[in-house]
Amino acid sequence: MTLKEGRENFIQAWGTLGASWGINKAMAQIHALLLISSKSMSTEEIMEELSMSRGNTNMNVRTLIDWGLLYKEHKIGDRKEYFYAEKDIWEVGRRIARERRKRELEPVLRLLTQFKDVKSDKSPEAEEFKKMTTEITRFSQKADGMLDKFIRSDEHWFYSTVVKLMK
Amino acid sequence: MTLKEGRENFIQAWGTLGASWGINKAMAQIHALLLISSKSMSTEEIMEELSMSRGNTNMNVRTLIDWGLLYKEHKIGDRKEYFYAEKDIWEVGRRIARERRKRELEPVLRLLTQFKDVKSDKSPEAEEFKKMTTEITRFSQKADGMLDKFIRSDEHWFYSTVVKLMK
DNA sequence: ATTAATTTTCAAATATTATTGAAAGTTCAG
DNA sequence: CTGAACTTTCAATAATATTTGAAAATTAAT
Repeated sequence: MTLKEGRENFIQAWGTLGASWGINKAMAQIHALLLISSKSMSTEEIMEELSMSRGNTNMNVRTLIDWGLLYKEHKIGDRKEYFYAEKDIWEVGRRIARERRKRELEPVLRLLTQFKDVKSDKSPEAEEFKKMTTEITRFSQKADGMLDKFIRSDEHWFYSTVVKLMK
Repeated sequence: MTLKEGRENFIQAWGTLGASWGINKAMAQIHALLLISSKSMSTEEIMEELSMSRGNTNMNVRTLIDWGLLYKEHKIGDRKEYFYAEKDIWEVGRRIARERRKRELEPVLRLLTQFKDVKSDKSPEAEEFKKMTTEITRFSQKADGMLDKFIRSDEHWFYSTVVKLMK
């Protein structure tokens, strides 16, 4: 496989995989492109490279910046904005984890607290409801705590922990 | 909040949240309904309860069975199939993790191995490509190992580990 | 201030994914 | 066997999400 093929495969595949990760294709492709780019790129260049519209490029670059996955750069004597990716893959992992936690876990926890004041009338359905919502709460809190730990961790912690766990 | 409201909120919200978890709304709602049901239910009853078509109900019940989240039951003197949910929430978590690993992590790992034989020509782009794909591989393998450990774990392991980690 | 370069917005168009419902297929009691 | 009960399939439809592109807004050099 040549470098050119490799780069194209990587960007294309990252786009597809991103979709199964709840990140849309355009966003994942822009991210992939900048991850493997050695220089920062302008909107124009990204549009060109990925055959993507200006609006789509702009919107997804903004989202990637919000997620902390891209940074802006201003070149002197040039009005255009340039973008480059966060290259520390552990940092990338943490930032994606943080966004997913926000989208996937926080709403569950918020939802579950509402059910604490549902009174059980001792019917099997009521008992089942109380039992299940309580257990899901317990589980979600543990998962949330673990994710939070990961989000706050550094690479060294992660490595040493994972190595220990996987024994 | 009454029991009835609680159940409806739970099913409705689980459907919405499921979507952000890569599980479609119908599938998540059927799962929610059976999680908080004290008895097994037929396709008819599920359709009725969730105002959902027969085809949709059937298809998603099958998928839930494939995932190991629902079981079949046959009642004597009744030709219909009845379904009930896996109620152990840790088991549910593990089974969802297993499916997500299959969909989200395995393809990444398969993809990344392809890039090992891309030759670097010492250009900055080639170096960046090699470096990034190598690091993503390392990260993904760690994440995969960790997920695998969780999938094979029991609740006790999970608890004691999480408690330790979160100190 | 003017204006050209650049970025952002957003309604319309496209593409993707989920759902329906009726027809086809299967199963099993009589 | 037969046919009624039940399950599965799948083409058509509906719902959702993404993408486009041109107009509006913003920015900064002169």
